[in-house]
Amino acid sequence: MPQPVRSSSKKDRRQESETLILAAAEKVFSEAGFGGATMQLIADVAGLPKANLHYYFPTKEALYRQVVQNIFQIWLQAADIFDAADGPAEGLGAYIDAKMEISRRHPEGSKVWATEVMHGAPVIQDYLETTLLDWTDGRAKVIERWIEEGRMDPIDPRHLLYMLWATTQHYADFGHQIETLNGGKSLSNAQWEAAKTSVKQIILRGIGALD
Amino acid sequence: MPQPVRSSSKKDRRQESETLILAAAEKVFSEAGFGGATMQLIADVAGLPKANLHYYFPTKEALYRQVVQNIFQIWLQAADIFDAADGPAEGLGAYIDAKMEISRRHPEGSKVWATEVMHGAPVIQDYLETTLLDWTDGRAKVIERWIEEGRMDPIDPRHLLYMLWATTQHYADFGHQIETLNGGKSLSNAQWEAAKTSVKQIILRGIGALD
DNA sequence: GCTGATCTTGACCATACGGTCAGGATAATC
DNA sequence: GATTATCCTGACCGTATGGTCAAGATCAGC
Repeated sequence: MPQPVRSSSKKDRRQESETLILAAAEKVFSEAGFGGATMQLIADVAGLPKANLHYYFPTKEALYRQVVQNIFQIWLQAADIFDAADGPAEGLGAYIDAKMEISRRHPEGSKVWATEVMHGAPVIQDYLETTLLDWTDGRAKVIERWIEEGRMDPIDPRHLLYMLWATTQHYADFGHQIETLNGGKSLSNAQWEAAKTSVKQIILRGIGALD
Repeated sequence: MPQPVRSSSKKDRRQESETLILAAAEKVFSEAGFGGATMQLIADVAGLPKANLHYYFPTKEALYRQVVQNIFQIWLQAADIFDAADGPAEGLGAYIDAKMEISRRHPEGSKVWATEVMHGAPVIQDYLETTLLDWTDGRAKVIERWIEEGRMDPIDPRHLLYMLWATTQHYADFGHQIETLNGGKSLSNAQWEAAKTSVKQIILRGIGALD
């Protein structure tokens, strides 16, 4: 029995435990959904007794809420690339790359987010109505400017954004299906590159940003 | 209190009850996931006592399995249009229309399917490995032929299919998010048409099938 | 209207779950 | 090394859930 390593100072311990629990929770929630996940299983994955979870997070819902909020932050962060861009080919291309990378490195988070939204966003509805709405309006304006400047075809910005989200997140949310259709093997580096290239080519060409 | 109508003959009764239960189950599963759904709630939605559900479906899992299988049938059915087509613009355009229509009319089914796959397809893994794999291979061949005939750009057929699925199903799976970003109102007829048009335009143009 | 098969259901059961708590361990501060 | 605040955890509890069952209702066929 190896002793659990506790190399942290007093100050960090709370955060360290919370991070450990949140990682375990994200994994379990993504695999079983909120209803299917159990605090006992999360505790087992984290390697802690169940009661310890309730010390840091009073309820299952509080833990879940924190998981979803963390995911939302990553989600928004990918937009920074969008803003810094000069035109649609560069900006949207970089955004697609960033979101594909998130789907690859952080698929659990994407799944939790997807499940939450599919079930009517009971926990993060307020985020959708405020932060996400503002974010979307802002990007839509950028896209509209690109259209006015003649740098891409006149496309409804909303539907373009939905398409970007749908396509990139599909590689995380439906990763299991893709893997099965890939002979049971997860995508290789080359296949991930091909995916990114295909998505970028179709969308950027489809909106007339590559001519 | 209105009397429950029982206009059926003996022969139909079983099927009628099963259909009623399956409809309720699809709704509840789509809103709460497998783990979050309860047999009691499904029974309430169906307007039947819980014990009656267990007469027709021995376990919650058997009921769920039947729901998912029914959805899978609808999923595959949309492919008929694909086959009858002459070229990519016609075939893929009709396929997009068909899948968008399913997303609009049958969003619950899409959500159940998505959740099932996201959780690793514990119930329908065999379908993925057999029926879906065959289906995908078949369509990929059709797309490859179109490419050889010079009727569209050389795109990896798999990634194109993933994009079609992702984009069209997004309008069902993330319908709540779209609705919220639409000011809390569900998409109007005109907006649905705009969605279909945008998706078709971007994809068909993006693969070089519209020039 | 009797019979047998199918259907219906209220009451019940075992289990598993989220959450609580009291008491003990740990470690920083003086 | 005494004090104090924080952290840890085994044992426990009330509840809700999936599932069972036996007794009754319904109805086609005769």
